[in-house]
Amino acid sequence: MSKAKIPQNLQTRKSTLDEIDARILSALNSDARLSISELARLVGMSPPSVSDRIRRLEAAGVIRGFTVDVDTRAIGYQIRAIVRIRPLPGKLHLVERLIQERPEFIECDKITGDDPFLARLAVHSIEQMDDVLETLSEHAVTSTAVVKGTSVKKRLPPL
Amino acid sequence: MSKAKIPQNLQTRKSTLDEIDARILSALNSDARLSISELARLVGMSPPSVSDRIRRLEAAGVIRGFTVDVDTRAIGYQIRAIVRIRPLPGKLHLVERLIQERPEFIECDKITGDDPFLARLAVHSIEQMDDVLETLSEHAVTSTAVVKGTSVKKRLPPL
DNA sequence: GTTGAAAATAGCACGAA
DNA sequence: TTCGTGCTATTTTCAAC
Repeated sequence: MSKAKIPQNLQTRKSTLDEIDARILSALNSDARLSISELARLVGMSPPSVSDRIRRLEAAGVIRGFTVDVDTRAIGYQIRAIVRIRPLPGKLHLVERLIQERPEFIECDKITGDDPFLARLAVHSIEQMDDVLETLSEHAVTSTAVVKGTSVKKRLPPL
Repeated sequence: MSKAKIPQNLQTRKSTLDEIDARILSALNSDARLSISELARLVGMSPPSVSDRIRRLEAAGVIRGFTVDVDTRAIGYQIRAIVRIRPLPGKLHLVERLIQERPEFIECDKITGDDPFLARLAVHSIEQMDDVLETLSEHAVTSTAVVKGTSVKKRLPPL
């Protein structure tokens, strides 16, 4: 008689990165356009293996995609700001839609606490910032903080 | 007499993207690993031109780099949180250093307002979150909001 | 910006551990 | 399963226009 196949816990399989996966992720995090061959050299493997691993990381949901890091100031958006947004009673979904429809909001999280939304804004000028906030003013209370600089650039937690 | 050469404003030159640059940036934003040839097809140009444009966008500081979008939850960091941090008098720089040294802080902006820092945290558990905040507790006042979800995924403002 | 040729690379099928 | 090798098609890069 043959032994029955025991399926591994999905969560565990997905979230377990070995040393090599970690090196690949970290290299891709520094430069997502590295060629497969260069990655292969960096981690000491053959190109097809690296290619496979990347595909697996994507399939497991670890890699959500590859993107370009654009400096918004270099394209004319001189001001970045963080906006805490507290919709008036009954206006939660309306406000969420308004945020999504305003392309100056370049990021928005739903969070716990008094203010349900925390959004990031990129604008050309104070006037434009005011204009954006104005569209929310009858439906939500906002508090805005201008970004002066960066202490920690977006990075990966320890792998 | 010949007309004198009038140098263009640097700022203007750098920040002015034409239609094609915009298409390239937007395509790279969706998938930073698109091949040059594929990009060339998308924008209707030859590969060397596209290659040049990307190099120029990097040189101009518009493109800061290419990175991978990793789902922190898929690698075991089940909790993300936003932390507002107000250092006690005289402890601004100490606190900034503490934030930078803690790899669980995966992002931190310096902002205007009562709380000088706004940081993003990724942790495995509430216990780990508490541990991280504990390291700041004697030097700063913090308020923490857990991220429940995303209303707007990171996106580019209009080009 | 384009073209064309040389070098590097990616993708695939296959076999090995 | 996961990894490596060898082949072919594609891609990148550089020079010249």
